[in-house]
Amino acid sequence: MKDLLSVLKITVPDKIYIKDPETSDLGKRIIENSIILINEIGFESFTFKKLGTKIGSNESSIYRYFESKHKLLLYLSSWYWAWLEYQLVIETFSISDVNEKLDKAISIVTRTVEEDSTYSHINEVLLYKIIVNESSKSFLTKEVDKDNKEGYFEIYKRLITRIQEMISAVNPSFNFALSLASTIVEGSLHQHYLNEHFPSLTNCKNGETPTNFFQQLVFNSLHNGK
Amino acid sequence: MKDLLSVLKITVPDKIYIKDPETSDLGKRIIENSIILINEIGFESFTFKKLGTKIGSNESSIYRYFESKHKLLLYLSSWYWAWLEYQLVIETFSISDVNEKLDKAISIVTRTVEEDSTYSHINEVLLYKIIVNESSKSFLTKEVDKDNKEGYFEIYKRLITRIQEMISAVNPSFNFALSLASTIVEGSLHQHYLNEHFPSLTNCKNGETPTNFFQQLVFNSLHNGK
DNA sequence: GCAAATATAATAGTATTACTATCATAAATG
DNA sequence: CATTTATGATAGTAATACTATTATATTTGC
Repeated sequence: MKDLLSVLKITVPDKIYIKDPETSDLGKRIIENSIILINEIGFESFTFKKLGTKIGSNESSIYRYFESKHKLLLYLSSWYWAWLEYQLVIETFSISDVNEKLDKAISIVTRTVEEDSTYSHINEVLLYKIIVNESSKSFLTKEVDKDNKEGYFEIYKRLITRIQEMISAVNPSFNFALSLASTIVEGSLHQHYLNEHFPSLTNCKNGETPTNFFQQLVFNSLHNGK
Repeated sequence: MKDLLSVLKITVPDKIYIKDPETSDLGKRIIENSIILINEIGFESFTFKKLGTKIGSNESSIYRYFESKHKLLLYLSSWYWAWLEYQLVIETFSISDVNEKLDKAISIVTRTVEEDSTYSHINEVLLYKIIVNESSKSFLTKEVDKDNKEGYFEIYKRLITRIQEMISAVNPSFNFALSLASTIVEGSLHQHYLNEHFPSLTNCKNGETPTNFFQQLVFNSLHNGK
């Protein structure tokens, strides 16, 4: 799987950037170090000026890649969801049993990212932390409908749809497959967040994980009366 | 219930504000109109200067009530959760059957706020919209652990705990009561958000509500095998 | 190998933000 | 009616989130 990723390229909607950061050394340094810097100081305090200083480049050069830090966050989010979708597809592809397939899917989308692939300039462990802490800010804005029309959330939506299809395959008469899929994805990020900052609000600690929680929740729900 | 609310006062942690906005006319206008303005332009674009203009007062006067707009958001969030907790307690108090009690609790915390009480300067319908669209920003910050230590999320945590207790009363051996409680509360906000901005990611539309979804999810989960 | 195109860097400038500080005035209270 | 307290007006600051312009490298196409 990892080998495959080093050959394939994660693709994000190209309207998100002005110039594709994958096409240059500076672009890659922008992505690599923005992930590090956002983790360090948080998205609110993050600026292109600070990033420029960190990578020994100029603010104005970064603006040639992304028109705003919001677009950069959209880029990072899309990249993460594309990376996750890739894993979902590869790891569930050959599973024919629908229950087993969904079980695996839940484990993929709810697991903590703890290993950096080292095949690219992107540190997935740090990126995952940004997704947990900051990704809601990519859509909780007044411009969300405009951004959505521009297609900036396509990959995320496709991921949710894939999970919904797997849910419906297990129980075609379950009438909340989409809501359940979106709850698994956002809910697991939230449980990871709670584990870190509000441990009194989650059972996902001491060996219990969001994966256990959502697998139990989903299968009890789908294999039950109504 | 409404009558009771007009006598009781919703209390938020007093370290959130510099001066209690409930104690003056200006304070009430700050709260009333901040809710309106944040809805209009979003929390990112909202400033004390704009609010001052709107209420015919001065930026510097508003700073005498709240040290930052973040504190104001914490105030509004706490107020909402206190208001919701109040309803939860009142409306479930006299229900002795644990299943019925939990069922009612879920319906209270997941329902859309559609009616303004008109008993105060706070428009609950608009405030609810802020909670759906902006409340995550009250904790998704680098200062969350500090804010948490200061007690700014006490009411929210108490609400989750109350729901957790009701879940455990239905099924004491269920090992994810806290995670389920936090998933119901945040998850229902998210489903309301999706309904408005990403209808392709939720089944909560055309008569189906987050209430139906979570009631089904919870009871299937609690009345099942494991 | 050189001209032209392209990418990056440097600098400056702007309106706005998120405040703090100071002083003046109005309203409430004892 | 004197004094405290609340509010308003004005000014100032460092930083933000950009845009614009010009200069200098670097790459590429012929």
